[in-house]
Amino acid sequence: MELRQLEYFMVICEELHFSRAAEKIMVSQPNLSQQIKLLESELGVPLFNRIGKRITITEAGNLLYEQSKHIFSHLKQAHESISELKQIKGGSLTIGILPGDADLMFNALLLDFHSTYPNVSLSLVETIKVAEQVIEGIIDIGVTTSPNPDEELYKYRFFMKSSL
Amino acid sequence: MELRQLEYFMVICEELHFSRAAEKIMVSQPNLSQQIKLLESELGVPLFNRIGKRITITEAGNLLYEQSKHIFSHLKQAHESISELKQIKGGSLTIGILPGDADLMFNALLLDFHSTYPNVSLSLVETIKVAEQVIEGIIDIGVTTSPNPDEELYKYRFFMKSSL
DNA sequence: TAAAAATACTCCATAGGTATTTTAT
DNA sequence: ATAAAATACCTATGGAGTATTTTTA
Repeated sequence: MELRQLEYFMVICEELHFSRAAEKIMVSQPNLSQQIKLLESELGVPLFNRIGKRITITEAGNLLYEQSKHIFSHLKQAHESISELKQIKGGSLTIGILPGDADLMFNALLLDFHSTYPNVSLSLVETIKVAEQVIEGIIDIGVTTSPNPDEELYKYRFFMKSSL
Repeated sequence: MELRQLEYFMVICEELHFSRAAEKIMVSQPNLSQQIKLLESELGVPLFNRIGKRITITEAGNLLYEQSKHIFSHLKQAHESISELKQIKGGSLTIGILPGDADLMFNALLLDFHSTYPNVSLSLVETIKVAEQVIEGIIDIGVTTSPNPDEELYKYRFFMKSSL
């Protein structure tokens, strides 16, 4: 059984009309018919009585409809409480980075982070004293290249205070 | 979001171990990882903290876990009440059919019907007076070939009393 | 170095679409 | 004659597997 099938099923329960339901959920009518058929054969019971053009819900259909309503309300609850949680998560983060390197790689990351945690206010500062400023607490996270000459390539290094 | 994903998610919550969970639900570990990743990106929030090998549930994960338990209990409830309904549906049905034609096409149909409605007791009688016995009420449903000579082929005909 | 999760890729099952047929007003 | 559901068939997305890499205890 699939959530999608239950979703389709519920709309048909409300419309009592396959074509209208299909239109409402922006899906083709044959697809609806097929998904309901799959659901019915999985449960081993018809969910609708097809009396010519008229459609009525069977006893089994009613039982499923009741539980489906509960299921989707719990799903909604999960979504809501999680996005509430995301809103709450806030604070601020100051990131220090060497001049010049900034935009190249970080914009995408920061935008992504921001969409997940919109309540975290981000500031990006360019500085040459990355490591020092981390230690002094001026910035929360520092990104710089490795000054170590025996590495074959310059590598990015991340610094942050252990309290984070 | 898919029920399957929630199912996987719940097992991981209980095992706190991807590989063990994968083994338990007979699915490959990479598949589990991927499905959880999809779920996380759909919700825009991590569900587990991966601290090296250790795995812990995030706050968001807990919220989802609670709702998931409800969801699956409603699903179970639906299944149970429907199969209870199937058991209740009972009665008896006597089917009359021309001698010889019986086994060929009907066994499969009857077995299928019986698995859906095990409480309906079925009897199959072979008789040459199909239509008459339907009218007399000796049998509930009659199946015979058409005696009509101007049809290009002999066709099956079904008779039943209108009270059924 | 051993054990676990993540990544890369490949494949196939099936959800979903279009076209058509069947059936009942 | 029309409107609605079912059926047939095809395509393409994504779920699931194997092999591999990365990571940390």
